[in-house]
Order: sequence, then structure tokens, then C-alpha cells
Amino acid sequence: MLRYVLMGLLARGPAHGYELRAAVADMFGGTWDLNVGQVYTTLTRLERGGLVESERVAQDNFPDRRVCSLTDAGTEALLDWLVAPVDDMALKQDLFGKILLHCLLDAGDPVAFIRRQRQRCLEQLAQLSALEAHDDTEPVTSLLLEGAGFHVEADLRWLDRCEARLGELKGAGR
Amino acid sequence: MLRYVLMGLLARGPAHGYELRAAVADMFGGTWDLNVGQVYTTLTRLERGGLVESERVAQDNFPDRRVCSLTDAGTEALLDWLVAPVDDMALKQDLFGKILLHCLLDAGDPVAFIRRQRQRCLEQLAQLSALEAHDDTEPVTSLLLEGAGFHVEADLRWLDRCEARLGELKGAGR
DNA sequence: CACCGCATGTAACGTGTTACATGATTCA
DNA sequence: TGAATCATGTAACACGTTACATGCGGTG
Repeated sequence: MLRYVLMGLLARGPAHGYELRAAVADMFGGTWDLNVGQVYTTLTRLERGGLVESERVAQDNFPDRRVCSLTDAGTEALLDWLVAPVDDMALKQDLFGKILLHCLLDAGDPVAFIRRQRQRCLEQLAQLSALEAHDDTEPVTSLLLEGAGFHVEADLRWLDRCEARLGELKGAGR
Repeated sequence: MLRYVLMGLLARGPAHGYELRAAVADMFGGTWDLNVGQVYTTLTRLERGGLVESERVAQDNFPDRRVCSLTDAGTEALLDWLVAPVDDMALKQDLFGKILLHCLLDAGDPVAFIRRQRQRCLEQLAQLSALEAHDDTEPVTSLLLEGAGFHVEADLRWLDRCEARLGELKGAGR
């Protein structure tokens, strides 16, 4: 994923790692806590694969920059990725796994877990609203936050279903 | 994630890799296409970490089995994981990234992408219904499928918003 | 005979992620 | 003086994922 985000940002023009990190933070409204080191590792790997090339640029009073740009192969790979619809229902999410195991194991207290998780979801919604309320939130970013909100709401509705279902199962003698 | 699923299954009693693979497939209603090899690699890694221990058991007419069981440390790690609410709004999903880049870049055709993706989502919903209709679907699994459905529906609603928003942005002179 | 099911595993690679090291400048 | 910003990078590990190798037994 990060590969493509970086390639996408480079498609707007050459940039160096430090700059890209800021661009990513910006694009994701600060919700992606990205370690700078990871940008460099990813960039290096992309360069190794011939998707990105770089050039050192000296500066006065500041360290050299390594300015990266997309190669033709990189552009092609990016467009291929962009065009292809996402085909992954994300069934391997932690939340799913946790609930399933809670049900299968009867270890711990499933209902208590659901309550805690619901609480967390509400906090997440509040967090998202707070982020959206910032003045400097670009329209694209607010779109993202909205999408995240939809997912959290889906989780909330699902948690309700889970709790109801647990009741049914227990009621049915199990 | 797989670590914990395997540990969870082992919490029900000792088992060997091949068996665990089937149990995972069962638990996820066949939606997790898990390579057997991965089970063994994960199991090995768990053993290295002292969370799982194994014992070879000979069989007539069949290869030896390596029967694994959870250690005390493993049980503890599992419970810790199970109890903790999930705190990850999954903003790094491919779908989000793709839409954001489509908007930022004006490369390709965002609207066409949205249409394709919507189509794919509808297919996914159909797939989920089909799985849910199976006779041998356990209640827990159908719960999972329902959850996945909620997420896909959230995606669909979000795609609508994205398309509308794109219209607004273009209309406003961009 | 060919294939499937049973059952194990390893080598290899891709990606995420962090902790750490370096060194200059600017500002309080 | 100490901290923050600018800017680079590496070593190391965890995890996902696949392709491949092995070998027996039963079924068509």
C-alpha cells in the first residue's frame, strides 16, 4: 500500500523522502502515523525494483537531498494499480477474529468485550469528527474521514447484531 | 492475526497443522483461502516464541503428525489479545488509497473507477449471500459474513458520496 | 496410471515497522 | 544550553505469502 501512495505522490513530481512523509501525513489528515524510516526503506525498495529513480541534490546549510522521481515502469505500475478495483472483503480483520474466537471459545466474557469495543468505536467516531472539524482539512481528506466513519458505524451495527445473536444462542440452550 | 486464530483454535485442545488449516477454513466459511504452508510457518514461529509446543506422534499408514498445544505463555498472550478492544480504523485500506490518489492526481478516470468498484461490491454482496445460504454454515460464521456485508455496504454508500463529491468539486471550478 | 487426500516442511521474497545513528541549523 | 526542524539512512525483526519438495495410500 505505502508503495503506491508514494508512487502516487511522486506522480505529481519529484520529491525527497522527508517531503513525502509530510505529504502522506497531509493526505491522511494525520491519521497515518508514519515513521520516516519506513518512507526511506520503501523508497529504496522501489528503486531496487526500477520503479523509482533518485538523484542527490546538494544544499547550502542543509543535508543533501535524495530527490526521487517515478520511472516509466513506475508510472505504469501505478496506473495498473489505480485502475484495478479492490477485491478484498477484509475478512481477516482483527475485530472479526476476536469476536469469532470469543464465540468459539467461551473464554473471557464476550458481552463485556462487545461493550468495550462499542465504547472504543464511539471514541473513534468522535476522533474522526474532531479531525473533520479542522480548518485545514482538504476536501479529499474529509472524504476519507467520512469513509472511515462509515466503517466504524458498520462495526457498531455489527456489534449490536453480535450481542443479539449471542443472546439467541444462549437462549436456545446452546 | 493468523497467530491468534491458530492459538485460539489450539485453546480448544491440541491439534496438528493440517487439521488447523481445515478448522480455519471452516471458521471463516471458506472465505479465507489459506495456504497450508503458512500454517506451518506460523506454527514454527509461535513455537520459537514459546507460545506453542509440539510433539511428534507416529501413525500407521500415514505420515507422522506434529501435534501442537498452547503453552501457558501462549494462553496468556491469547487472552491478552482477546480482551483488548481493536483500535484501528483501517484507514490504510487499498480502497481509500486508490480513491484518494484518483482525486489527487486526476490520472485515469475517477468516475469510471468508482463504477467498476461499485460493481465489484455488488458481486461481493452476492458472494456473501451465497455463502450464507449454505446449509453447513455455522451461526458464528454467518455472523462473520453479515459483518463483512456491513462493510461492503459501507463501501457502497461511501462510493456514492465520493461520486457526488467529485461532481461538486468539478462544479465548483475545482 | 493418474490423481486426490493426508501430512509435513523449507526457501525465498515482499512488506510493515521500529529503534537507532548521524549531523547541521534555528529558536527560546 | 537544550530542543526542535531538516534530512538521511541502516539493521533487524515480524508477518504474509507462495512455490516447491517429499512420501504414502486409496480411488477411478
